[in-house]
Amino acid sequence: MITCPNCSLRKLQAFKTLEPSRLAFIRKIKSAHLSLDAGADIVVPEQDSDEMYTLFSGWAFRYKELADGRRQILNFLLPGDLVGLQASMFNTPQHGIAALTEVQLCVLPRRKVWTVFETMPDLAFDITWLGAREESLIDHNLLAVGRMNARERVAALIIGLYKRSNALGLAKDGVFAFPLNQNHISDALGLSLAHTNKTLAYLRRIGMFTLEGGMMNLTNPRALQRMGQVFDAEFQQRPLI
Amino acid sequence: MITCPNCSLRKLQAFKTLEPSRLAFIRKIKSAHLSLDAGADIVVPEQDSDEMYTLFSGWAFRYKELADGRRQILNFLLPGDLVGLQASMFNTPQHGIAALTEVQLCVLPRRKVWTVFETMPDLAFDITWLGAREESLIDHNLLAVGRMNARERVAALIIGLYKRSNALGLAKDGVFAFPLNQNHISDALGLSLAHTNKTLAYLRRIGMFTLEGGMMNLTNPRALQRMGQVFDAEFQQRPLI
DNA sequence: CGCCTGTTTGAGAAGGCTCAACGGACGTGG
DNA sequence: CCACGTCCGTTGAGCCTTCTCAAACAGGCG
Repeated sequence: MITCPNCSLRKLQAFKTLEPSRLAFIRKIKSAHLSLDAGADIVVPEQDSDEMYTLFSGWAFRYKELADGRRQILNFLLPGDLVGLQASMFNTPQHGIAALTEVQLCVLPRRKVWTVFETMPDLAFDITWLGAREESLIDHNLLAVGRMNARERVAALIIGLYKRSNALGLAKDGVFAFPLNQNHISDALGLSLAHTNKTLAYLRRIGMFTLEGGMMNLTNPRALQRMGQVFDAEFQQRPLI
Repeated sequence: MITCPNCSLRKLQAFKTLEPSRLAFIRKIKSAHLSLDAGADIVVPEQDSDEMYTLFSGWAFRYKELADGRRQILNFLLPGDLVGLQASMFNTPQHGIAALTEVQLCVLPRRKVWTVFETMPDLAFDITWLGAREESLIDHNLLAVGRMNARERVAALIIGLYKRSNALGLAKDGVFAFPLNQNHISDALGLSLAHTNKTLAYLRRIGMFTLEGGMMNLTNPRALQRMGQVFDAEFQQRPLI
C-alpha cells in the first residue's frame, strides 16, 4: 500500500516530522501514484516532462547517451529518491530516467513544485537537500570513473549500493537485492561489457561476494570497502538546519 | 567594485528581477566579501564550513581525492556560480573547492540559508535551480569521462568552458581566458598528464585552437563542438516557474 | 644564477577494448 | 514436448589507447 507514513523518504531523515498539517499538504499536492514495469522510460531525454516523482518502491537509473549510442549511467535511484528534480527545473531534460525494476512512483506536478517553495519552506529545503545529496552521489561516481581502476570501480559501486540499501532497511547481513545486469554495471562504470564480466569474475573468485537470483551476498564487505575506498561519511544524514 | 546589480548571477537569468526590496534583502543576508589568491582553499574536505559563497569574479574548481593522492576535478566554477551549496547542506563536505585564479566571493552564512527559504521563496527556488544546473554540468563531465576517448573529452571540456564564458560575456570571437594548466585538465578528464599533453598537441596541430598567455583562441569551434558532442541545449536558461 | 612550476617528448608496458563465439536459462509456438 | 529465439553471462585472442617512468626544456622569480 502506498502511503506517506511509510515512505522511504523518512528513512533518509528527510521529511522528519510528519504532523497532520504537513501530511495533509503533501497529500494535496501529490496528484497520483504510478506503477511501471522494469525497463519503462520515466523521463525521456529532450522531451518535456510536466511531472516530478518520488520513488516509492523499486529501482531506477539516470543516464545520458552519445549520438552513436554509447551510454553512461549517471546514478541509480532507490526508494525515497527524487526522480526528475533536474528535469523539472529545466525546460527540457538532458538525461533519461528508466525503471530498473518494477517501480511505484508518487507524482508531483511540475507547477506544484513552486507551490511547495511558496508555502512550505521546510519541504522546499528538503527538496534542495535531496538534490544536493544526489549530486554528492554523482561526485563519487565521477571520482570512481575518472580515477579508479576496474576492480576499485566495481567494488565502490557494489559497496555504495549496499550502504544505500542498508540505510533503507533493505539489506540484512550483507545480503541485498541487486537488480543490475552486467550491462548496467559497465555503463555505470565506464567499462566495456567484457571487461566488467572479467572483473566481476575476479572479485567473486577472491571471495568478495556471490550473486544469484538477483541477490547479492557480500562475503567480505571489509575488503570490498577498502578496495572501493568508500567511506561512511559519504552517506550523510540531514543537517539540523 | 562588488555590487549586486552587476553580479554575474543576473547573466544566468537567475535573480532576474532586482526590485529594491529584494536587493535590500540580499544585501542584508550577505555578510561580507572575500578576496582570495589563486590556489587558495575555499572549502576543505571533511572540514566543517559555516559559509556558502557566490563567486563574484574569477574561477574555482570542485574536486575529490583518493587516499593515495589521485585527484578528480568534479567541475569548474565561473562567476555567478554557487560555491559550497552541497557543503552547506551537509555537516561535513565530501569535496574540496579551490581557487583557480584570484577570486572574489560574496559570503552567505550557513544559518542564513534557512532564512532565505523561510522568507524569500523565489530566491530559494533560484538556489535550488543553481544546484540543479551544477548537477547537470557534472552529468556531462561524467558522460565524457566514462564514455569518450581522450580527444573527445578535451574537446568537450574546452567547448563547454567556452560556452559558459560566452554566456557571461567573457568571450569574444572564440577568444576567452583559460586559466587551467594541463594538470587541471588531466584531473578533470581522468587522463594522465602525459596523455593530456599529447592530446592537446594533436588538437592544436589540426588547427582546433591556439593557447598562449592564458588566452584560448578557438580557431575551429565548429569542428571542436562536433568532436565533443556538446549541444547548446546543455546550457539551459531558467524556466518560467 | 639556480630554482620552481609547468610543458614537452620518448620508450616501453599494460589495462582495458574489440571482435567473436559459446553456453545456459527461459519463454513461446508448433 | 521439442525446436527455436532471446537475453544474459562467459571466455579467448589480439590489438590499441592510455599509462608509467624518465628526462629534458622553457619561462619567471628571488
